[in-house]
Amino acid sequence: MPVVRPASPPEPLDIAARLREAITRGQLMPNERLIEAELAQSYGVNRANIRMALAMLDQEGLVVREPNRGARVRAVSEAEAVEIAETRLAIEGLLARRAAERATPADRRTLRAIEKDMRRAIEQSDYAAFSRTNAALHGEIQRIAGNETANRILKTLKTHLVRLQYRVIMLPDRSKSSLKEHGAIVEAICAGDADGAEAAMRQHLLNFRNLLRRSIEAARLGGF
Amino acid sequence: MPVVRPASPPEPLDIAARLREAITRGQLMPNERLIEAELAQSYGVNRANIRMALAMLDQEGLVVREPNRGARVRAVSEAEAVEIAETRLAIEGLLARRAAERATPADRRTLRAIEKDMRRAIEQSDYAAFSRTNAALHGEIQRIAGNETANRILKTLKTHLVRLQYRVIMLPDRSKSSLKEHGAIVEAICAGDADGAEAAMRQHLLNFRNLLRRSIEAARLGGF
DNA sequence: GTTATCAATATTGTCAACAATTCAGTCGAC
DNA sequence: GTCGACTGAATTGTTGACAATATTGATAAC
Repeated sequence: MPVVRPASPPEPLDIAARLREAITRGQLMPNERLIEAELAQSYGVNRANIRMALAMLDQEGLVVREPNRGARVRAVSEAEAVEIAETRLAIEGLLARRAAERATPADRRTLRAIEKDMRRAIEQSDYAAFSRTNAALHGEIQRIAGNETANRILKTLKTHLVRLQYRVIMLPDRSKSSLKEHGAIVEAICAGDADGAEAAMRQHLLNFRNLLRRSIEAARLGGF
Repeated sequence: MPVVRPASPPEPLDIAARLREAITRGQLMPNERLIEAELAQSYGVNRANIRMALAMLDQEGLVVREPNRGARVRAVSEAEAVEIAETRLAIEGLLARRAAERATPADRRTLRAIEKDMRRAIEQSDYAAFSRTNAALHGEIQRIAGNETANRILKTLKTHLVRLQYRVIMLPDRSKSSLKEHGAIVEAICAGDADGAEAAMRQHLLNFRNLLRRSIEAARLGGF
């Protein structure tokens, strides 16, 4: 018998994760009904599995379930999006602080390297690379901070934001000021300046929140 | 047909909530196995319900489930308890800030009234009342801040902490310094001082975290 | 035309039986 | 005695059938 399990079966693969991805990707739209039998068939699993997955996503806040009336993709209101962005700000501020306190020399080198990649991506107007390096930088800070609890929460918050984020990223010149903000964060963390790191991260995410708010305004006025 | 539903049936009553309470109350101990059939019987529901509830609590982080090996009550390590306390600090800091920005005159009166009750409880050494007013104060700040997202997260964080909290509360003279800290928070919020409110809340919860850490140390040295 | 009533359908909730897996202990070989 | 294979029990995972509830559409009454 093999010591290593036979390459985790592709079938069940955690249905909740697959549904989560479908929702964040927009394949399942807000308020769309999630019919157990349908999902069971299209994912090739039993209804009981779908049921459990929906219960988990409900707990996570991605879907809402009403007794005897089934589940829908939860629509995040505009006000709620701002709430989420603010909560994220608070948590990532903490993580930046901790990262500044804990970063090793190797960690600092990594951060600087990512920042460099980010600068190159922007110079070349490579938005995909920018997005990637952006995620890498925040991820590295999370890793350095080493607060698993906060990381888990942050992950679900980001999941909720993804559906709206594209608006902000696409704003002109956002990436350039974003680079400056990221630079300040990296600088403070590498200098071991906890207060500065938290402040810089807050400023960065505060800008994000304000842009989000404004783009929501714009969309509303634009008759979206 | 009645417009109001016929007084929600006491039977299902959301099994997840009942399990959650049993865990926080310590009726279900850390690492204890949660056997579906047993739970189904003792709660008088079907195994499918238990299964869904366990999936939700898993998502919430209160239990861990391993494939084919069932679920157990998740044991929070000491390091993790400190992590949780820090994350809580970050979020409640945000809430205090928001509360300072949003509090109406009526809100301020309410906060001051709760603080007064708290002072009386301490003067009379009524620990139960102190605990109650303590929860009321934090709850009122949450309500005023009006960030549902953060509130939800905070609630689950507190759920995790409850199992350890008693150690800190029982420390001598903790309630007196706690009263001072709460006073500073209320003062800042009522003055509309956002920075001050956040700082005061942080200081309060930082003290809590440090006491938690110390009591954990003590327990370990004491051969617990 | 609008509303109320009812049947038909779609969907969720419940349940029990069965299959698959893990776990505990026994037995035998060495 | 120790290790390993084996058997039986305990437990989780899966499945299908059925009951309960909600939704839809049609029909009738006004």
